[in-house]
Amino acid sequence: MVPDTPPKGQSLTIGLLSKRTGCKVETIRYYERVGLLLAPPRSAGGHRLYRDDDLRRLGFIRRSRQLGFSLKEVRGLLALVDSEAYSCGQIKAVTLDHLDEIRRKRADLAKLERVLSGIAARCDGGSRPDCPIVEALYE
Amino acid sequence: MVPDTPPKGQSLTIGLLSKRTGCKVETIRYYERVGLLLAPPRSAGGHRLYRDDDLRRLGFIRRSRQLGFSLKEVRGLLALVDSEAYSCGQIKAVTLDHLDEIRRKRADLAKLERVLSGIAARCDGGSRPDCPIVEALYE
DNA sequence: CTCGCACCTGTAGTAACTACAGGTTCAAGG
DNA sequence: CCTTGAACCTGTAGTTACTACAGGTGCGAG
Repeated sequence: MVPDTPPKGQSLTIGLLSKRTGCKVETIRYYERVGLLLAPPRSAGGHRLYRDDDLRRLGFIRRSRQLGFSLKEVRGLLALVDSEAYSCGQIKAVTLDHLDEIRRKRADLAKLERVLSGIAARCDGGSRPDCPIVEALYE
Repeated sequence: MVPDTPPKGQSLTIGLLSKRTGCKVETIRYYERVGLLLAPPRSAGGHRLYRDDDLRRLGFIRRSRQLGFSLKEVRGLLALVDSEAYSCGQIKAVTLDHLDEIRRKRADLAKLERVLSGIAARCDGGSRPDCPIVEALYE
């Protein structure tokens, strides 16, 4: 009889986990420190040993971050996912809030771009010292 | 004979400077600490006393910040303005770089919004537990 | 058995402020 | 003249999400 401990993917070192997820080693340790990842078991010498669950969870965190969720929001999402019974509606609410924030930021940047390019257009980039951009910045 | 020291606007307290510029008192002190504002003369008791020059300079900083320039960029702009002979071209170059950055950020946010709203659309927000958003975040 | 890379902990640095704590000065009112 | 109380002072710590050391140990290959 072979033991029914998992046949492979049993223990990833932090370096391997890093390679598989694209997340830096320091960042993984950081996520552990701030409670996004559970502290994994250690080898006899104290090295962290991860399993596929951790790979999956770290992937979730990373993808969420790539989509612009803050760590606080990620924490919220994970809390939902970790709970026995989360609902689609709760997840969607967090997502829609985040989308609103992205839209707001985008609008802010659009306005910035409009104002700034308007100002920049008044300047011909010559070498004379009285620059309309500088005047505009002094208001 | 009246002395020819400036008739008014001579000495603003930091609180007044704050009100006139909309910049918080702590921020003004911070700008001094990091070298954007020169340390002003002090009253006998140690209070900062500003003049209209400082008002003007702080206004410049604030306006630049509102337009999204980083403090580093503001430092660069001020260095140019402070120098005897800055040219319009130099100022414009900084401005155009900044505009490029704004456009890049805007494009990034646009992409984020597209991806995220695509994901959100797959979720009907119901109460069942298997959420397409969560699946997407796990990739 | 040894070599060198990967791992460990803990601390400090990044951007641009903001928010105290604990103490002093100033101006106006009594 | 004296007393309030608001405004000022300094210095330090907190915020976000990591990143980068320094100084030391474990581990696997040859």
